Amino acid sequence: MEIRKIHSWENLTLADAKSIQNNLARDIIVDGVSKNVNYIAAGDLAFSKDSTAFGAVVLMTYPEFEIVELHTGKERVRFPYIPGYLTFREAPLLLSLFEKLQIVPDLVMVDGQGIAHPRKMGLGAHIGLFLGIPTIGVAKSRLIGKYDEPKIEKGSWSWLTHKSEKIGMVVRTRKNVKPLFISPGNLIGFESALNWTLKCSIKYRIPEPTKIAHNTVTNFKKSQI
DNA sequence: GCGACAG
DNA sequence: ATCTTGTCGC
Repeated sequence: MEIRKIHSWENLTLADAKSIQNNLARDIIVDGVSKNVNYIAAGDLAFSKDSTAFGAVVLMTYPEFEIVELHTGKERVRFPYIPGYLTFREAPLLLSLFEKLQIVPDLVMVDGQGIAHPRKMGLGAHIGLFLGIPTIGVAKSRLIGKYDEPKIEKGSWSWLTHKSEKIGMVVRTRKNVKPLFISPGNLIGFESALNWTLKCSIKYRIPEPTKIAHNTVTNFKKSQI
């Protein structure tokens, strides 16, 4: 699929990165319902001590969740992990893998925050701008925001707010497991982001596409060492 | 100044 | 994220 190269990833200082996030935040569209979803994609990365980043992107059918495409790749780590700047560490490799997709997905799930970010530009939102299709940020823990613990039943959720503004949802995808932190990335609304996350949460706490991408990159990393 | 802090 | 075995609970 085509990737919009909105800006360069080369030689960026933290100040450059922050400036990019502030500028791009204005282009994010938090709206859309995502009907007629036939293909869902997701990606994930793994790292090794020698500063190598491994990545995997998977494309599955909905609602069967059959794997149609699987792409893996690796590169040298180019940016450290700094809370709030995860994009600059993970997006380059992820985008190069999404670019290999022959089929354009109708929905993309990203491992990280969407707009639930200090500058409303988490990894999910940032990648959503480069892909130009509905993207959801699915994080396993909180970056910013306050919330009430959702009830233990599957499907129960509560709002994630920051400065009295709704920035995402805290969702229990299975009974008695730690909740997930969902927020719109780009071109999708809160309700749709929540609904699709639950529709994709079948066997595990993590949505099917993301889980498959995670397993794939874990195995790929093992095979490369 | 102090604590928090996606992966 | 990574390292790392067994083990407690639904």
